[in-house]
Amino acid sequence: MTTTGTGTTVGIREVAEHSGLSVDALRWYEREGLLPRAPRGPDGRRRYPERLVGFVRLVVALRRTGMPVADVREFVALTDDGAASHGRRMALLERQRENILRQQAQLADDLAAVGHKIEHYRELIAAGLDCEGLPVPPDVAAVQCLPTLQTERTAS
Amino acid sequence: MTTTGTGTTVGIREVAEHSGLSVDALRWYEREGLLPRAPRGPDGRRRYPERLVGFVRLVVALRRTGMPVADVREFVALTDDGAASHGRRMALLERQRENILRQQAQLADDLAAVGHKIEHYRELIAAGLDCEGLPVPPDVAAVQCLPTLQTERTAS
DNA sequence: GTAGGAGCTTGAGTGCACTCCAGCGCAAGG
DNA sequence: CCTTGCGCTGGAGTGCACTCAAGCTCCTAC
Repeated sequence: MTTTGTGTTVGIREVAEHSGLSVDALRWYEREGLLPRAPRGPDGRRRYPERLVGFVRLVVALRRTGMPVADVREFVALTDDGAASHGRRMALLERQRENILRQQAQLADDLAAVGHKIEHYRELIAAGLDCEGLPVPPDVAAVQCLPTLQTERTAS
Repeated sequence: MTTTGTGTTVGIREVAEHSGLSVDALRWYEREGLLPRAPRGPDGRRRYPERLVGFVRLVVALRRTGMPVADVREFVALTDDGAASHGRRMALLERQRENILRQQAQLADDLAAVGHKIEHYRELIAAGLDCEGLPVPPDVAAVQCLPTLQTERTAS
């Protein structure tokens, strides 16, 4: 992090660490228009002002929630139009917000499905039954809870 | 759907429709060991018994929540060991459950980030300001809320 | 002054998870 | 008998989103 005349800026490495993107990915995002061109220092290196770092965070949130690269590109392109595109940018974000809500619902469903299955196994083990409802022989039951048996299947 | 001697079975198409996977994907899953081999009818076609359809649903939930193909394969391989692997299967599912919980937290964060940005735009528009806090000229403001301006940039 | 380290650009390569296709079989309908 | 439709297998192809590599420039520190 460096503070010079125009304000506080950070280098690409720091942005990478804070955003969860790799350095390569950050450069690739910029090339592909998923991020505006970062201003360069006198040595030609990217210096990210705070504004841009915040923007990176937003873009990461959008990508992580499944917005396709093309849509992010569109969103970024709109920032070139300044205030005139605020409405359209907001619309894009609102669409994505709907997506996220859908994902949340889906995730909750999937969590429930997995949870039920876990519960199912727990009951079977507790009751000493196999999947067909037949009793499990004691030697098998003894082995039932051992983790990671190293998938070594009767090595000679 | 067909009901014959051993119970109710469905064809691959129906399974695809109910699971959200494509027919091709279902076949690919089976080939790759993400699903147990489906029993075939007398004509050599896959007939999915109810048990298997339920299993497909579980696998879809696992994949959709980001479990890598390799882990699903492992999970499916464990089913070959019958009741003896119940504990290990449960452990895999529990690990995935933790993942899902993390994703839910992440998703909530991302939703908040997007939501805040939307709110930010809403405020700017309402106040008639641009991103720098300067007032927006009326001609720009008039255009601010038009959706999808067809990205036609001063076509001659 | 030179060795090391970070970053730059451009372009090629990679991994995952399917998707598509050719060439075939089978069964029903006309 | 022939077509239509669905499904089968094995293998090749695809799309997305990076990731990696080569060859370069800077700066810093010894």
